[in-house]
Amino acid sequence: MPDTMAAEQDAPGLGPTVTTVVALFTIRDDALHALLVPHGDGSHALPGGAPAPAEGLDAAARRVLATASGAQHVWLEQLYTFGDPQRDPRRAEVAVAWYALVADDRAPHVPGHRATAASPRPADDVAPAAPALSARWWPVTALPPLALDHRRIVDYAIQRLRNKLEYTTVGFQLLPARFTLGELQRVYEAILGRALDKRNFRRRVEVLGIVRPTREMRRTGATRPAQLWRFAATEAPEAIGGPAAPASTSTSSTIATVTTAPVEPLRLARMSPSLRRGPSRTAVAPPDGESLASVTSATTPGHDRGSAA
Amino acid sequence: MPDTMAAEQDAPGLGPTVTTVVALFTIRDDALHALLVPHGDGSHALPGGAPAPAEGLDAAARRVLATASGAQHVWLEQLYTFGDPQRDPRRAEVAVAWYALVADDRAPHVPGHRATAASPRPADDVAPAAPALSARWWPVTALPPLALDHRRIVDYAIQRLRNKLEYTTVGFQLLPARFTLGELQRVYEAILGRALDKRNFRRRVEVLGIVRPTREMRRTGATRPAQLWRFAATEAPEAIGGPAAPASTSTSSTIATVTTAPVEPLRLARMSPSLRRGPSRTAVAPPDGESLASVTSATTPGHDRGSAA
DNA sequence: CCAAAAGTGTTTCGAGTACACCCATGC
DNA sequence: GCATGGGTGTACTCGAAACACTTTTGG
Repeated sequence: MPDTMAAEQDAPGLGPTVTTVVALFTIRDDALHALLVPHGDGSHALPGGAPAPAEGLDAAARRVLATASGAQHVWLEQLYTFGDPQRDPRRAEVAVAWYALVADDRAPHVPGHRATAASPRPADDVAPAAPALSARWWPVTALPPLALDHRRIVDYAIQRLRNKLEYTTVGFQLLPARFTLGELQRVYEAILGRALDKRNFRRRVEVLGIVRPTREMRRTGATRPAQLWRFAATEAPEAIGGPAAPASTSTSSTIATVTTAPVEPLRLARMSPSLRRGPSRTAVAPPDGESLASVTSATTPGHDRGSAA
Repeated sequence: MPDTMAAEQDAPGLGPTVTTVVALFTIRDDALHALLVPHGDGSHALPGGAPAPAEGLDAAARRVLATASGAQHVWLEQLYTFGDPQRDPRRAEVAVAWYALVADDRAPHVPGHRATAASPRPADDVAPAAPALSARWWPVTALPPLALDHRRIVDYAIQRLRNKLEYTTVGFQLLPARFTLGELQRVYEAILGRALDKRNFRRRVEVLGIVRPTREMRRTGATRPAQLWRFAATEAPEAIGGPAAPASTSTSSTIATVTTAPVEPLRLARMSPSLRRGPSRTAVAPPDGESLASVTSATTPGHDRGSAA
């Protein structure tokens, strides 16, 4: 048994099955929502499916998403692989979990908000082929019971998203091409779950140059019209500087990929009114909930930044 | 095909195989080393193997490590799951990659340093059962050709380790229970690949209280004896405060787990002599090499911090 | 006495954060 | 005219970073 143990032993058939599960998020009504599909009994589940033969894991994730939501341009990142033998009572299954972000306006097939059965609304918002059937947005603050370990996956995805938001520009993936600074700030607030100082937020965003003003204005209701901005990096999809990713991308680029260029990350450590106000010195309790990552030999997911040198 | 698409479709047999691959690191001679096993032709590979039936992925990783290196107390974290259909020419295989850290003195079965065939040294350093055969430490700055996509995995692991080092206390996993501040600093320098300011480093470490002095001193050669310290969190393996991890840990805790308590993370953003000295204002080029994480729809690994709420 | 690592404080600079008022619009 | 969100500047605090010399030991 303990023998030539080279890279990957030749264990013939009968290993665990591989699945792909995706937690897709969007912002609706200034709140973070996740996409769920009904699942057998009363419960719900994340969209998922087994990768087709010769299909990359990421391609599988994209396909699953496109089928369930119609979403085309999604930002997608691998989250964690769950392989606890008990996670599925029926079969041994390894779930490669991903999380994804879409601007609300880019997920065509998904019907209205939280309304459960009250709004039949058969009107197709958009046209692209094969609309999904039952996928729906659920506010992450009021999720229904989820199948298997999906609750855990969603929670972990949210936490990751929250962290990533602070040193990355992923946040922009949740917005349409043009947006107001108010909208941008509300995205951040919705995900981080705390209020941010308007002036500090705007200053930072502008100073970092990750956002460019357009000539357009948006006027909504009874308030002063707002300047429209766009994400600075969403312009030159080619000729990106910076450290290119190594060969890896799946062959079949089934779906166009939202590209973002190297920009300053945002890094809004904490920027809220009077949070954290401990004793003068060390050992102040952790500002938020998590943040500490009390490392207990990370069998529990616990990742960090990356970019692949 | 696009149908009830609930969580995990019932696709019967014949999916990709699942393997576990582990990049184990240690510090030797003030340099980062990775553990490799010979692989068929001239090349080498990361230790790996298929998870046994009903064995969790983490348990599999631990078993693989124990077999290859004899290491018992390893810090282990999942890295990324590689599922590119072409990554293995022979079969479709999904590799769940982990990375791990050991103090040099805790990996018994591994013989001397880089010396390839020059040092037979049959002396068993320690005793525990079933010594591995051919695993060896290789300095990461001079790795031999690696099989499959293992080079990529190692590179990504190093990058992750580097990032994690800056907001976490993983670094201590690479040291024995007692160490001098000089040793600690050299671990950081070896991984980050840059010099750190001695006074700043020491002050931070002490102020954060993540390290406690012992009464012992270490005297080595012709220099002033150094105070020995220990990692503050390695004391109370029970009764850990902080946000506990959710149910997840594999059933069979085959091997004891190095526990670390919630301490301040370290966070030594950058602390080297005259690096980064751009024009007065914004848009200074990124300090290091990577850091930017130019997000190209992260099909490429690109994770972030976490801890599972 | 020389080489080698251990040990020790102060100053500077900038990012992070707190904080309050006027402006443009629709009703 | 009033309610609603858009828009703007300054001062304080604290952590990050730069920087050089003395001490203890073995040979």
